[in-house]
Amino acid sequence: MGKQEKLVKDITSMEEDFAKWYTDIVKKAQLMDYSNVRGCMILEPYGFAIWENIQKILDKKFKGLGHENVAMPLLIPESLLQKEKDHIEGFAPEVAWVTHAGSEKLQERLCIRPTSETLFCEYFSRKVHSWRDLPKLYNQWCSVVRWEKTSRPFLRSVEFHWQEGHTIHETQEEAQNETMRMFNTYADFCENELCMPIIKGRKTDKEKFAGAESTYTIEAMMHDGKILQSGTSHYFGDGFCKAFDITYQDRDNKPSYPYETSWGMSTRIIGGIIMTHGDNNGLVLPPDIAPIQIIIIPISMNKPGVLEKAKEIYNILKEKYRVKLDESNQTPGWKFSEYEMKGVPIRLEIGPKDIEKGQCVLVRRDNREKSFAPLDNLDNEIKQVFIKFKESLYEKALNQRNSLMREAKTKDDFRKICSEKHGFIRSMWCGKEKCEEILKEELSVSSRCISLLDDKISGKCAVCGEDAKHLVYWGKAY
RNA sequence: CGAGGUGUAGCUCAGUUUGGUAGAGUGCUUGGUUUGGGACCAAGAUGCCGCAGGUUCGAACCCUGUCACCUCGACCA
Repeated sequence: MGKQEKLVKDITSMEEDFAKWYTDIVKKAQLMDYSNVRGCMILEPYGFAIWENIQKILDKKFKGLGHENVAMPLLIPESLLQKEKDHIEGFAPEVAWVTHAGSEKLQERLCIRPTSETLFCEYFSRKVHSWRDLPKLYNQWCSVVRWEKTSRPFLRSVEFHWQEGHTIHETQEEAQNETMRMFNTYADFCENELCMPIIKGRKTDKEKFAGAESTYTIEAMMHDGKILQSGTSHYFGDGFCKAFDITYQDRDNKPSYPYETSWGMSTRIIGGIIMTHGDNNGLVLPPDIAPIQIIIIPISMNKPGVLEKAKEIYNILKEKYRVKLDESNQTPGWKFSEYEMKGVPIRLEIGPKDIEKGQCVLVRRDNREKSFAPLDNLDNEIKQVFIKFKESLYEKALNQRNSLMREAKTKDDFRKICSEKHGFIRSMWCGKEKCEEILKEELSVSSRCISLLDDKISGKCAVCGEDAKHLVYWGKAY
């Protein structure tokens, strides 16, 4: 194991310093680099490839549900941003402004979009006239700017890439269903493709999106017990429509306000993947989004037939998988470590001994479990390994989350839990913002979400002792 | 925005206490030998010591300012 120590020399171990482990790993795996603008990051090819795979999967899901992609402008006139009061109040502190064009001062300054609700609303106000124009189901892939004071790779940056869906509907019910439909789309994506167990819920008024009537969220626990908001879906009611004067003639020939939703997932989820599955040897990427799913490493390349066989396997596998053959001059040991660090799910070794037996070696990234796969049944073996790989990624993350899940009945419980390592904290809550603030101020935990299954609850608020209205998941947030 | 820390070769860092003109490991280039868990030999290239002022005969080192990054808070989609 002496050589393993050499590998991790440059990477701090998770147990020693999780935050440092994280930044070491994103740089070492060449996912991103810092740029010249404070808080802005460069997505390097390997990191961007992960995002592209996420895009492909989500885009397909969205289109399958009837959404169309559009591209809104980057700039928003100040007057437009001002229209919805809660919205501007929420975003004003962190918007960047364009004030000049060349040397001339602009008559009205333009903000770089922090999110595009206002642009969509303005557009809808001109396009929606009749109930026959509804619904409109739009999405855009873009980047937005929020001038955050601190930044961390993927988790928080001044500019970040995301998708934002914006829809507009005839009825409240239809819009609410859309909100839930996209909420569930995100949840399924996290659990099925990213192998990340998540908690689904609704944000408290304190934590919900600026301008939304309700915000639904998926929350995931990271290795260090902190909680990452991983995707949100908002129901706007008719608030924005009223602010932007979006009206249409309804089926009864009366003027009516439509109802809106928006929903988004960002490159932040890449940080979530890293902090959910990664280990001290580097990244561990779920196969569905891994830029390289299988790395082929020829052993004793100079022996006759080895490289030829490796290329033959490569050519077959590339039809179905994202596969790479590393025929560089590095030693096998070096390659093993390199691709482990990069999180490649399966390593395929092929050497003289294997060729004799008509097989190759498959090694799983997560537990280094080896299996011998006959070359004439390779595709099937790989499929099986991927299935098992994904199952154990999910199971491992779930076990970890459950082992750090805590229950608080009183404030003393909260105090005790917060003094040691913990993940989600479940407790009853009266619904008053004051109790939320007390926990935030005294113990730095915030409400992550209100359980969706809290209709029939009974009990007392863990903070004030009054009758509880909700079951809430709390935690230290990223 | 508050507290603390770090900026020296592509990367990880030593050198700063006590000022004298640039170092190690790794990586990189070339050639050769190697290859089942980070191989070896030989020859090479690589620096405005974050940036700007100041002190000094002389500054990576001392002083002032500034910028960036990291950590913990505060703030926050």
